[in-house]
Amino acid sequence: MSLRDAAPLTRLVRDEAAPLEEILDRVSGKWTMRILSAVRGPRRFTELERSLDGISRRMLTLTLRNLERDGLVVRTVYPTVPPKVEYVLSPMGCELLDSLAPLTAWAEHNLASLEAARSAYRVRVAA
Amino acid sequence: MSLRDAAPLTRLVRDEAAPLEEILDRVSGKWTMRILSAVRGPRRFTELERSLDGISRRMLTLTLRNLERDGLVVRTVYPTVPPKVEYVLSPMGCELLDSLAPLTAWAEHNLASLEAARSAYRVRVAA
DNA sequence: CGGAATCCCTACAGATACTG
DNA sequence: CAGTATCTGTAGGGATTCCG
Repeated sequence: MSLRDAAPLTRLVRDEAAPLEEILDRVSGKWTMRILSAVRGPRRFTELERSLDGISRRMLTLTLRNLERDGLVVRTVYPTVPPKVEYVLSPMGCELLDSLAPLTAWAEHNLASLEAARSAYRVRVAA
Repeated sequence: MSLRDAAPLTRLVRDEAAPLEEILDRVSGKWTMRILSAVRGPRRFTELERSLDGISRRMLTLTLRNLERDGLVVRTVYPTVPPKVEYVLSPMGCELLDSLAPLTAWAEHNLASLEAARSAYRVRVAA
């Protein structure tokens, strides 16, 4: 289970201005952002599984565990039969999501330019 | 060379609000952010290699290529002997870096809480 | 000086099957 | 319902060597 004990010792020994990279690493998983967006309101496991198109049970579990472990998502178990588990964004996770707004805006404004740059690059390389 | 032709066909077919994830994927490489920060001013290849502690020639080349290809970094070759190549942030790349400021702030303010959450989690799991 | 080519290892992630 | 267990593929990244 590589994702579970991913607490990288190397990280701790790294350079000064690392906090941004540290966060980017945590947030860069394939499903992390999608899940964070999905749990703005309380969601159940199966509910998430259905709303996140193409995710496997495994990845949903692992990603949720990491988010919970980092205190970005709160997991609540209702000891009923059948079991019921709810996930919801923590205040810290909410702030994180908010702090990504400018980046999202940049992404929306520049994705086209980015694609254009890539096409131009391909042409240049072909020459 | 997997990093070179990483233009993921799957990305294009994906869901609606993908631009953020698209950007996160591009920026999430181990060296990407460090390099972006390093080329705020014009830097030569060897200069970068020395300032980025622990990077291999290979990863420096590959990451710079991707950044150049996406139009985030401009590469200038001076046809002298010995050869001289300079890399510098493009305007678009500069805006990208700026849009990351809130996230950086969040990271600095919350890294401690994040570590705390992880410790608490370990304790809870042990029980 | 500024790369490109090659080999290799590991972590992320998918598919499938089983369980309290 | 909400997971866990196992097997496997693949791409990111490190180390090393060679080249214009």
